[in-house]
Amino acid sequence: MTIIQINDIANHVGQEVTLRGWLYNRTDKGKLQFLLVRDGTGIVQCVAFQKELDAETFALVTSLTQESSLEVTGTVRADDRAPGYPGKFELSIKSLKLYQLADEYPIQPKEHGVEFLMDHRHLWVRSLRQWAILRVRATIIRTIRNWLDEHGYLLVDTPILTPAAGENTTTLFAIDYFGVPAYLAQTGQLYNEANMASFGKVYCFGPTFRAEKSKTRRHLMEFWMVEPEMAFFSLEDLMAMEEEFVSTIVQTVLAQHRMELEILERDVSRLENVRPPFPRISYDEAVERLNALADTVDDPERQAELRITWGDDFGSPHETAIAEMFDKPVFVYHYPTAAKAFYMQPVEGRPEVCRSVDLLAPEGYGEITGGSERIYDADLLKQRIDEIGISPENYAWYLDLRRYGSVPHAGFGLGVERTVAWICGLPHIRETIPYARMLNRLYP
RNA sequence: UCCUCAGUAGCUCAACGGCAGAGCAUCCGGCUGUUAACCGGAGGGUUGUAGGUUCGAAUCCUACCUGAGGAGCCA
Repeated sequence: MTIIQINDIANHVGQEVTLRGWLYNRTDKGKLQFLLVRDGTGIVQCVAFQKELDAETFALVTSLTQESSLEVTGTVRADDRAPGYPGKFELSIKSLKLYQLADEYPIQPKEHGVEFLMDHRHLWVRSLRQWAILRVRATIIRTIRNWLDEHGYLLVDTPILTPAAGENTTTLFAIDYFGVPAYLAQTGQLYNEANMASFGKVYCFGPTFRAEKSKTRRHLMEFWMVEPEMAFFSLEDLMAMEEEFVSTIVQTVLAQHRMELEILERDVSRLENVRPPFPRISYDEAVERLNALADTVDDPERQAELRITWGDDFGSPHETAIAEMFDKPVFVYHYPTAAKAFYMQPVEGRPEVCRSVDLLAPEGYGEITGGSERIYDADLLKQRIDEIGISPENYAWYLDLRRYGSVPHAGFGLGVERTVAWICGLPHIRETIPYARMLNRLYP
């Protein structure tokens, strides 16, 4: 008995093999039964003819319910009519072993509502589209780690349980740490800066938590973020690195997941030209472009959406409008200092803007990275902490970093789920993570 | 938190002031190439909750609950 995986079926034509998996769907044609069997690596059609099987086996085949777990043995043959992934191969059933006859399965191969599917997420992950998305997600994560590891970045983990370290505790999940208030990390960046001074180029990669009451297609309460932090990096170095990094992620998915992108009906032509260099515009220029665009719009509502006064941070409509001006991800740099985090380095001679850069994905997928040069002068950092009114005692260790061999440095964070949504062309971020944690959802 | 929309069979929806309906799923029967198969039959309902208007409410009104889309905030 040769047990094979469906993604390897092309190498077994003419052989008798065994597949183990689950029944994805069954088409009952009377004396002819078509079983779509999935095993995690693909989906293959298995065919049962009544006259080729003993009565008991054929009766078992006709009794199979959707998602029943089974082991099927038969001969592999090529047939262009055979559906499945990779498809065009099928198995002529000789024998069948049933592990468990599934109860009536709630998810049918047809349209369902969002709430129903999310309530059944533990089963929904078996569905074809979800299978494709989560496989792409795994490759995106693997590529992130591989690229960084191969380019001299060291993985240095940062804590998830953190003391009162955030600028704004209302966006943090508070927990009880043996009677002391603690918070789930919303970034590893401050620790990254400490680690950077030990290893030069570091990154952390893990889940982060934001208690923002955001209810949009781009937000999760728990999401995965990779945050590289590099010593002696300027903003220009950062952008050059980011465009290589992001391009590699996109091109690797294109090279390895044509099948999945086809399942997702992704227009890959929008991804193929994601290669360096990416366009770069300043915040000043972005504001000008947005207002110029607003001038050309007749609809007053749309015009108000686009209109922006210098100093305001971009809203979703602004980000989307800017991204639509380019066919690649676009860097927007030198944001107003007041709109950004306290640790960002002011531009020399123009302190009202800072050395920050966001990368906006095309097609309305929004900000996928955000980063900056960090302030490395101790006095300036202390001054900024005082200005925004956070307690300096919580940042004593962070200020220490500016006292012992401080260097110019820069870093950014990339949101994994937004990247998955963009590359897969998904309308909503909830499908990009196995078990989404959202404003009103903690189950399953 | 705000704005808009929605909640009817297990699922997806129709009925929009006058008998609660269809497709899929389930069960029974038929069919040797189906691609969410098809054909015939059967079972399946406290119309989100509470109140109100009316001879009569799934339908109109009020409040609440739940969800979706958008805004703000962000990755």
